Amino acid sequence: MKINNQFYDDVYQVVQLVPTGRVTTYGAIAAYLGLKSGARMVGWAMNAAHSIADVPAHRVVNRNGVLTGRHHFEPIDAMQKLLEAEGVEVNNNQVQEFRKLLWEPIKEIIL
DNA sequence: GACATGACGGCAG
DNA sequence: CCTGCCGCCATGT
Repeated sequence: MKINNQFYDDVYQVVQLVPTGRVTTYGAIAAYLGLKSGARMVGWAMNAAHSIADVPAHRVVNRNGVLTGRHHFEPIDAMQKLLEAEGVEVNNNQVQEFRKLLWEPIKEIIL
């Protein structure tokens, strides 16, 4: 039985490729993997990643630049704190200059 | 095997 | 501009 763990592996890979001080979105990763509307799966993968690898999930936010996944961190403030520690300005769970800090693998990584 | 849920995204109202 | 609903794929019950 072959399970497409490749999907998860790719997600982790992409997230780990995100440069420090930059952020990416679930949709961007999903699009990069071919799942245009599979952003949910990316989030699911992140949930698994939380216990699997050293995936910097704190660099992954939703398309609005909001730290929607902070509730899965421990403590909840960890996500924002980690981002700020990397130079990402966060205010009220919203990444400042998100558009400028956004790192889209589909655009940055050229096959 | 079916139903419900989920760290999202897009579109309609 | 803000709110709400549907769609996508996978996992858990």
